[in-house]
Amino acid sequence: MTFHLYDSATRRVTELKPVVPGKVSIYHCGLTVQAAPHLGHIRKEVVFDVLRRWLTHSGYAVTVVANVTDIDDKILAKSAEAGVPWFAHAYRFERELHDAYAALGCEPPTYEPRATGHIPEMIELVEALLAARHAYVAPDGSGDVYFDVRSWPGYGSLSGQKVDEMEAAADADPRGKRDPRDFALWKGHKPTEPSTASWPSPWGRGRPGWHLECSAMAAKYLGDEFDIHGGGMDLRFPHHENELAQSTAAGQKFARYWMHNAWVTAAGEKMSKSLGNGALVSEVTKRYPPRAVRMYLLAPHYRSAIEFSDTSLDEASASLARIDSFLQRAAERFPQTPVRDLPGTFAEAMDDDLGTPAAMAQVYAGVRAGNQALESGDLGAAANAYGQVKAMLAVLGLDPDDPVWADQHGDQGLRPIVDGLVGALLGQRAQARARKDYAAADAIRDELARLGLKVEDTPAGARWTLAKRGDDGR
RNA sequence: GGUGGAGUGGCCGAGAGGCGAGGCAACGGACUGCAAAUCCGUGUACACGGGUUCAAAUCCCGUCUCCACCUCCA
Repeated sequence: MTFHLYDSATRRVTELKPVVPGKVSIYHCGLTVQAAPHLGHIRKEVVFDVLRRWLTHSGYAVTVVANVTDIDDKILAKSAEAGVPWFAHAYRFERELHDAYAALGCEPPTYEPRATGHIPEMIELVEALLAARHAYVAPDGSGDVYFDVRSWPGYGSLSGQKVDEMEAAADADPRGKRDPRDFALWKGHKPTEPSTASWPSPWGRGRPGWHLECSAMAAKYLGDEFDIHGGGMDLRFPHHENELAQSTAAGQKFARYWMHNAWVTAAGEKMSKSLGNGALVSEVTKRYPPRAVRMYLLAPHYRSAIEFSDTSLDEASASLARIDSFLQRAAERFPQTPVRDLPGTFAEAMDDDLGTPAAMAQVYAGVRAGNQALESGDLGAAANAYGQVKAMLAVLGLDPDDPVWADQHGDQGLRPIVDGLVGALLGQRAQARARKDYAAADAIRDELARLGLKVEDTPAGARWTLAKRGDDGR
């Protein structure tokens, strides 16, 4: 089976047929770096990280572009509020975004272009649209340039809407628009905005409109036609509709497939900056191990909304603990990880529109089989299960040995020291147990538990682990 | 007004005409000094009302509730 994906343009699960055989090009809209990323933002990164991992595993050479929108209305407004230059504001949150990627085990995109670094490309695109008569310079002297929605018959095709049935923004300022649904390609500079936030253009100083940025950058890095365009569900309209209109009206073929992930909700409502109900990645990862957060984001299908709650995070942590407990038992038995192929059922699940829930079920099946084999002493079967589980976790970015998690244990050097100290205590406990002084033995175990260490007795002796929730020593 | 999505067992969450995905929790059993971990076992769920069918959570009709987009939003 080959990879199939739900294309939100045709609303059907279709087979991926890349423009260039063997290669897959993906563009997904990055963030407007106006505030710290919350779980909703990072869900998209995690989803596309898994997509990239899966396609790479499937043998494709994958190129991923995710832009950074570092100039827009909100950035200007918020930076003015904070009393810092807009670019300082943008850089600050771009850095936070990168921290969030890293924290959740996402590999960085192949290219991560900033909007402000591609002004010439954007101007060229506007000129092409003006020449094709799909855009016009506002007659009000503002220096704005608008896309003429009515000049492009395909407008609305992506989101299945008709121009005449759309609700025209009632309270919006029509400015120099011919139709209220026309959108800005270029925004003329306003005297109230800092002069550094404008660039020279044939229509006077100004800055690019949001939609234009993505069209220009996608074409620059991926060409006139590429494979998958992704983003959050809420970007479908107007952002992606507008991108599609601009690029195709300028003569490009643009994206073959559109993939949109659903949002993270809080108390049933979409998490968003404007509602102020966002759980920041930086905060959640202080309270829960980042792998558990990633697990929580991958357990449901990417097109389903997921509810944020401590209960959900607790459950994800508990599920992960089950997997990790197997990995630890297996690692004690097999110092070298056996290399095994992925189970066919896992590959089928992933090929079916990135079916991570069914894929996870295969991980658990592997864990159960492995535990059974370890119980019964069937080392061949145990090695198989162990190798397969490791391979599956690698694709999902959940393998604890994945290099992406490596820099999250800055205290790794302390490990042998702690191990020695705890080992000494466990030695005392073993002696107490040997002379059946269980009160003394339990006192040692309780004391370690109080410090956040869990002690388990195995046939090979006692072993200790960090208690699962939150405190992983970071 | 237009467009799209959702309502599943105690909780989370898949599936999309016929064998009860999976996880968490709970209960019983095995193992353990006691635990923990692990294994084994235990559930007759699909918003409501009709209909189609040998068979419906899944298809059709109607109803209710919720969410999203049409303004910046992953």
